[in-house]
Amino acid sequence: MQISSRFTIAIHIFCCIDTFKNEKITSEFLASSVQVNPVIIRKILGQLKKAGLVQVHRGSGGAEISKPLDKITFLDIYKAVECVESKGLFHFHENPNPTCPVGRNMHSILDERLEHIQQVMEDELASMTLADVKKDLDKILGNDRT
Amino acid sequence: MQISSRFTIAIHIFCCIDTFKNEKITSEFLASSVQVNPVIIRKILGQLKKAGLVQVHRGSGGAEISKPLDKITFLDIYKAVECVESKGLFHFHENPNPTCPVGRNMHSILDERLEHIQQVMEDELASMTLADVKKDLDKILGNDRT
DNA sequence: TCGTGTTGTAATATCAATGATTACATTTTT
DNA sequence: AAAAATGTAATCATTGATATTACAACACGA
Repeated sequence: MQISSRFTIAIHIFCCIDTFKNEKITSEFLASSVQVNPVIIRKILGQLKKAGLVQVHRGSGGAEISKPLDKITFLDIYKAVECVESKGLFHFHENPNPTCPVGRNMHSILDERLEHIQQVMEDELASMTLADVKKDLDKILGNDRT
Repeated sequence: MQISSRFTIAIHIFCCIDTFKNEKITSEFLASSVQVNPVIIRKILGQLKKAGLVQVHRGSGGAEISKPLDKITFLDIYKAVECVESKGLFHFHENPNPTCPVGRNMHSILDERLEHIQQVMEDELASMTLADVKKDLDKILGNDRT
């Protein structure tokens, strides 16, 4: 299975908030840039808020980013929006036969390797920050004035 | 979302076939070690066969591994059983608004980075072979005689 | 060649997660 | 009080995973 589009939508949201920081960023506005339902945006904003990455203003509306962009990594965002993340990247078949010498040892053979693969992926996610993507975006926007 | 248990089941299957290579390995036998339905085993064996990793004998029954264990990597198995793999690890929201300067550029900003993360994970999968896990299993079985 | 055991596969069913949508209570500001 | 937003619950459709039943196709031994 694929990692939920909540992840790329969240990055999109951050880019919008930072790019249009002079305007009021409502879920309606974000929904129109991402082209999804505003409720999806609100749910994701809620997860990002819970993770301490954004502040959302109830009633008056608007969202802001809580930290400098270079202090927010892809891993922070991934962990904020991937709800099942606690179960790990790999889905293990849970009940191998304990009376089979192979079945009863599958976990001890595989767990460490699978965790290592997950760790490598998360290290990679941790190495990328929103500042990196914003820099690329600004470069493009310089040549792409509307 | 998580990577399907087909992946760990497939590794389990290889371990069984190799460990019990003196016996006839039927889908029934494998199903009892993994503790899933035999049809699930047959489907996975079908995928592994299509990838050229095993041979399955129709009618008479039995399965064999097609290559030396150190020539079969986790990545080979992952690609064989992860049907959606062609779509990539990350699910992109497909229709960002082309009239928004941020929306219209999300793909060019993110694609390369997401592909890189996926590549790093696949490289890691490619670095592990069935020979590695079989070695660990044999070590355990030496101390775990039944 | 007939019977038995096995694989390949279709058809269904259940369950969980995603994403879309409607509705509305709550909150803030004017 | 009215207007504009957010937070959230409730539903729904769709998709993928896994389980299960059923059966045709196949291989081999008696």
